[in-house]
Amino acid sequence: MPRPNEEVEALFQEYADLISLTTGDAHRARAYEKAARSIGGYDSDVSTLDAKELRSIPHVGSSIADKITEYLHTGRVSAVEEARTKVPAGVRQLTAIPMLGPKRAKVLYEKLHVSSVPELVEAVHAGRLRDLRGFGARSEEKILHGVELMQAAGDRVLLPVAGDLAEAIISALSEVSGCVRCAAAGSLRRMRETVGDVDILVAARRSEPFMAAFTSLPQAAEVVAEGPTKSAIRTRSGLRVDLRVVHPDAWGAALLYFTGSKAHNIKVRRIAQRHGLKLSEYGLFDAETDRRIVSRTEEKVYERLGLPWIPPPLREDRGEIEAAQEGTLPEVLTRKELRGDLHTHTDLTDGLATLEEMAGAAAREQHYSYYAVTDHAPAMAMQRMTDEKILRQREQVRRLGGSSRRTPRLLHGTELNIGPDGDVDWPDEFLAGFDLCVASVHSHFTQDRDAMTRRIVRACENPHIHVLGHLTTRLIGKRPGIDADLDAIFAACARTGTALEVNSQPDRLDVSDELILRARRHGVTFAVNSDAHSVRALDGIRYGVGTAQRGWLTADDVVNTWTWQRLHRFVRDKRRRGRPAG
DNA sequence: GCCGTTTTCGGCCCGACTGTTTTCAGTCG
Repeated sequence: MPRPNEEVEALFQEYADLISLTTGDAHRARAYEKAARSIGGYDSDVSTLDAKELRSIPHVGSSIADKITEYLHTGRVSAVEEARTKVPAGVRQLTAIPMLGPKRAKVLYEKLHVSSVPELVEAVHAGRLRDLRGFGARSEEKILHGVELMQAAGDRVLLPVAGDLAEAIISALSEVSGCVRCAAAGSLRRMRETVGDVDILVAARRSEPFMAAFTSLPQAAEVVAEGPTKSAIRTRSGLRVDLRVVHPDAWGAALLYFTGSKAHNIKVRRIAQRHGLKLSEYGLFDAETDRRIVSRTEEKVYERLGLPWIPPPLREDRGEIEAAQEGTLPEVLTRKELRGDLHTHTDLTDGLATLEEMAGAAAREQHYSYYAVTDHAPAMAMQRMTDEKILRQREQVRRLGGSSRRTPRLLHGTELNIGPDGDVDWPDEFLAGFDLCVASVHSHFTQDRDAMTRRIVRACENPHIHVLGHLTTRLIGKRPGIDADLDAIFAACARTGTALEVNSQPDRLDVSDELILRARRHGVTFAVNSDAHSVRALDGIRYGVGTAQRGWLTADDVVNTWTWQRLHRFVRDKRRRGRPAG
């Protein structure tokens, strides 16, 4: 179940969209958006707060506080319900298409009565957009391409959406009496960047109570299938959840089977065959006698096949079985091995929390021994950064860093913007004052391949840039990555000693697992960062860890698992190297 | 609708790009 904060966040975000689509009052819409974000990132559970405490949340005043109270009491907000009657849900979906904002979506709805994505596609094909003011041939093209992108992501959802849902269902099913074990399997367990459906596995002697509990979950908008060992529901948002209940003795084999991937399973089963065995979700059997040999744990099943246990993120048939047989399976990075986070924001720019709050949580909740604050630099004009502001923050960082044993060692950094020609926000002498710099692309996404490659390679060659942030700038399901010669960039990273970021934001996961695998071959080092804009988002680093695991990274590959001394050497060496001639 | 004050109403992130227009509105980060 999502936290009430997240429900309220989604509700106000929806309301903001509805305001834009109806009244067009951008400031009022913005007020709700700000409140939504602020509530979503707020530490305390809103359902535990009284009216006065609600109003102390930034960007929440009396009107919004009242709406939160109304929602917590009745499960609805009348103002939102009323707005919904004015605009079909499909119109709001139109704004998810890149280049289509509320204004143009409103025009499409009012002039052409287009109220869903399929209707829009139909209208484009029928040439009905042509006579519309503000729409031309390029718009038609862009709309169709945007829809294609959305459909390519399909009905798959981002990791936290699937993960939160799975967590809620697991916690509900674990309460059912007779539950021996309960866990998520499938692509969620493998930490794929998007999840098509959620697979839940239960070990118990009797399945009926679990099926009953499952199909009557509050999340179940529709029961797709219901049987003695297997049931499926669909949530209100259309996500499918499958439940399998197996006997506790078969837990390991079932978990292996339902975790997949299919390709991995096929290969494992073939190995079983060669051993005169037969592997199914019920266990590993003697092919002749059908006698069950092992099935209780995944470790036992793998072991009987002559393999070590293989971490789920590796199970994609990308060489992990061969590596397991040869004993060269990597010791993949774990969350515990991270000693720090090297890319985070505060409310000095677009973060939600103060430096003290972020640093405190980094120590208390994440147990980091070092922590870099890297707010945006002046080229991101919207953040209004100035030399004075960043220098004042540096003093604050210095003060705080030495204030208590409970704060991690604080690094004063910045996230620079890589301009179209590879320049960054500040000159060398100013950059030299930072402990660490991340640099990322934030605009000019459509430069041609050569220019884009030169631009980023140039950034790598900057002696003050230590981490290359979210390299491709893709947004999953929304924006494709940049076009560049990535191998040339990876080679530049390796040559110049620039760490390649694995950005943990769930809609970025940038670079992706595939790109990590490619970059590794160039001898690149990595940094797994949260890019957190709130205290809660610090924990999102686990999605980056999952991505790193899928990319076969070990702790040694990742600079922020290194000791402070080694990380410090890494930063210093990059600066010493300077700009290579030529 | 919130916020901060110039304390009760005016401003609200700013700049660039894009496709459309013929001087600019809409969208994005």
